[in-house]
Amino acid sequence: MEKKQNFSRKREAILNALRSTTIHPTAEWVYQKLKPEYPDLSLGTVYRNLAQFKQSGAIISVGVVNGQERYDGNTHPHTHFICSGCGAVLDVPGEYVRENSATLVSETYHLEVDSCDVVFHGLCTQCIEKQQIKN
Amino acid sequence: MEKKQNFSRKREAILNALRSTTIHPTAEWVYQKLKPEYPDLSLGTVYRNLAQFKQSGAIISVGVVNGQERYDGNTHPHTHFICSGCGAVLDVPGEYVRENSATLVSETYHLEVDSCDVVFHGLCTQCIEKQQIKN
DNA sequence: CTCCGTGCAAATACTTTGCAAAGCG
DNA sequence: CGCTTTGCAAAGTATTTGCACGGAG
Repeated sequence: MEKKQNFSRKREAILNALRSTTIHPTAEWVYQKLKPEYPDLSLGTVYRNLAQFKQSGAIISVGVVNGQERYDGNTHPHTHFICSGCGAVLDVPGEYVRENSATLVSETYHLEVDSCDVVFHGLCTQCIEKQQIKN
Repeated sequence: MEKKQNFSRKREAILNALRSTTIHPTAEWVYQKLKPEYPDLSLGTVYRNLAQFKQSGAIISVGVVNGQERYDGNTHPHTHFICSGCGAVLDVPGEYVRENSATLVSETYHLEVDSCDVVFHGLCTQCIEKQQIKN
């Protein structure tokens, strides 16, 4: 039996905020973004709804970058790039994993593999420039 | 100019603890592990040294699992599996990324790609069994 | 004597939670 | 009216930091 969920303007706004950007925001970012339009929004609510969305699969988590969890409204499997300079998280189009990797790992090691994430680390374009100026 | 670093029994013990296990420990685990032999060890010291090792490249971070950072004394690039049931982090032998991915991404998107991590998510053998018992 | 390393405790930073009030159906 | 959602503030958890002391050369 599924838990009934009431309609909620704020919850919808949180989900929309996530789906309308590609910066893979933090909870704080969502909060700041919506605060003007919803002055009585509280950070706790943002966290609560993000956790709920994550569990229901409506959004995914990219992981923790510099101590803050980054969320992604794009649930289609895709690759990320994380800038070690500024902490930016970018989408990287393309397929980089060999085919059947999940199946192979699953069968070889007796694991249930649900997903496979590829993350590139390095410096984004802007941080490369900043570094060149410094030197 | 390199910073001089004094020898330190505790620092060495922390590094050894990391290198002598494949469980990809948390700071707390290292602390608990060494506490019996170094009764006056403090958690702050563990954190300080782990941060230092990480920066110097002596160890790497696997990322944050269930709110705690996981460290790895094996700095050779390799693939990980993270169990969503118990939070275990396992090494997965094998190469799963297509060749030249880093170069391709770097050149296509004007990024400096330093590394590429592959992480499988799912249930480990034990958690699969636990789940079957439950059902 | 001069640094580096450390214990300890306080401070941070992010996230979660309890509770009473407000909202939806 | 019953159950969900929220604001608010307090609590919780992991990590970082300031400071004074201890040790090695």
